[in-house]
Amino acid sequence: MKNNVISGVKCTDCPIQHRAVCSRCDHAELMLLESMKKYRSFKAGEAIFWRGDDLTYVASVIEGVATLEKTMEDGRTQMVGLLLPSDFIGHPGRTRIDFDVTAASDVVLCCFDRAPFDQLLKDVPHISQRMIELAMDELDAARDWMLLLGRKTAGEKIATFVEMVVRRQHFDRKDGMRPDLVLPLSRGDIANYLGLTVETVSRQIGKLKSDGILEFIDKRRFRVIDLERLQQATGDDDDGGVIV
Amino acid sequence: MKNNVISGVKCTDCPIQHRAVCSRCDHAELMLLESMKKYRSFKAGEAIFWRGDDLTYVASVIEGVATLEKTMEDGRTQMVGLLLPSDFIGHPGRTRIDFDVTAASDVVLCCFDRAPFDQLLKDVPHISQRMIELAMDELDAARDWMLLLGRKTAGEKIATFVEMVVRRQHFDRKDGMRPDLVLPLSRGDIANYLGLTVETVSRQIGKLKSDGILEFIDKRRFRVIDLERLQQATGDDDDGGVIV
DNA sequence: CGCAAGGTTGAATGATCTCAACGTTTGTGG
DNA sequence: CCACAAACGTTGAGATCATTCAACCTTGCG
Repeated sequence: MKNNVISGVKCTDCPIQHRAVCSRCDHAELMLLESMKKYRSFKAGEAIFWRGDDLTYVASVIEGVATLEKTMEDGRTQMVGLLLPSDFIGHPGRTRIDFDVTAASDVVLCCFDRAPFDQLLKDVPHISQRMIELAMDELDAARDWMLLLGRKTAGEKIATFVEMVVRRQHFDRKDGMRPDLVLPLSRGDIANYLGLTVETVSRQIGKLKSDGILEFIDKRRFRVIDLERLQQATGDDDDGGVIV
Repeated sequence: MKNNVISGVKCTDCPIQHRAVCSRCDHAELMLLESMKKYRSFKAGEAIFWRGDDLTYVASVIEGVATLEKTMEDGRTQMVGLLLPSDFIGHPGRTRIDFDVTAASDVVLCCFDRAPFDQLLKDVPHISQRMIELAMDELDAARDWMLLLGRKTAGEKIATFVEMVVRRQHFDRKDGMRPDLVLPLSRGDIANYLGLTVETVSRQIGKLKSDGILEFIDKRRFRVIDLERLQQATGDDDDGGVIV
């Protein structure tokens, strides 16, 4: 059954409560949201929205990874957004979008019909405030991404991507453990993310391996052997000002 | 006198009233803004904010062109924002930014101190609503820009940039006249915008000239000879669905 | 088993960059 | 008003990095 729709899930149990668009809401507001929301599930590879579709709903990512992709007439594509749990899908005040939204892994979304959600943005300051913050965060990410696309070498792009994966997966763990990490995207999707070809992605990942910076269990699962050299390879000035 | 500060300007005479962050405001709200705002002027080339600076105020561009630029340790730079009149400078909810803001031409800003402005975002829904729209517009622009940086050829990048200049300047005229157009940026800034070098920009502009698509009066002023071929050269599917 | 999809590797090509020289415009002070 | 410097822009030749095209390997699945 495709696009399984579920309603009645409790907001108080929600794993993304503290970061999503609803994170500033009080109990009464959460009750309201709870009555409006519907969960939808997508299998890896399924389309969530097609470019030009009517945006009938907006959503928060609960679980999984979704991508935003732009396509040119001749088929060239560029990923322009990578949505992880707590990220927001949709475009308040607009009914269409100009990119495809796809489930890169199995995905669960918390959805709101668009028109009522636009009304919420007007009526509930806690939601519009948080919406502004989320939009600003995404703008910041987009700007880092532009620097990467415009000025970084293939090697720096790959290192930047891997370092981001390391940071986000490490961040999510509270137990201090360092389990094997997982690339959330296929080689093709990584190429798409970084403005490269699959072949170049493959070669550059190979280089991180042969340089002794990463170690791979299989195509997706890996460990970081030398975090410092990985960070150096990104070309960023990460630890600017950090005194150890 | 640098950073000339003026206050007491009337909002009702404001040329960007209908597009800026205040565009939804009613009369009473505009009166409030009028009492809070200060105009600041910057000469071409002057810094508006340095990366890492305390963001003491936010602002709308009244006149001129400002750029946002990211810089890497080794000096590589990438423009990540181009602000024209009515665009917003600042980062609600954050006190620092990670890029330089520079006046690319002489610029006039309508400024609000940051803390009181953050309060306005909480208290005045007309402002927070418009802020969301502006942020979403900028996200859309950022995504088009990512496609350009990641996948377009040098020739397509230049054509896309010129076509945007044509569209925005034409859009501003109501009299239907087609005066000479002006590149709002130097070759260096264009290179920075497009993720290219100055040399490549120069060669590709030369190509548009020798292909008979553009005609130059001087380095900055030009006319479009063949708009259709210019649009084709962008690689975009602009006129998708337009039936003439 | 055999095929399809995803991933790797190699060799050749080509677009863009780099470096260097030269031309042009702008603004400044004599 | 001219001379000059500095900033900006153009052009050429060669180097380089990523792409392209092609072959091959690996994995998962009917």
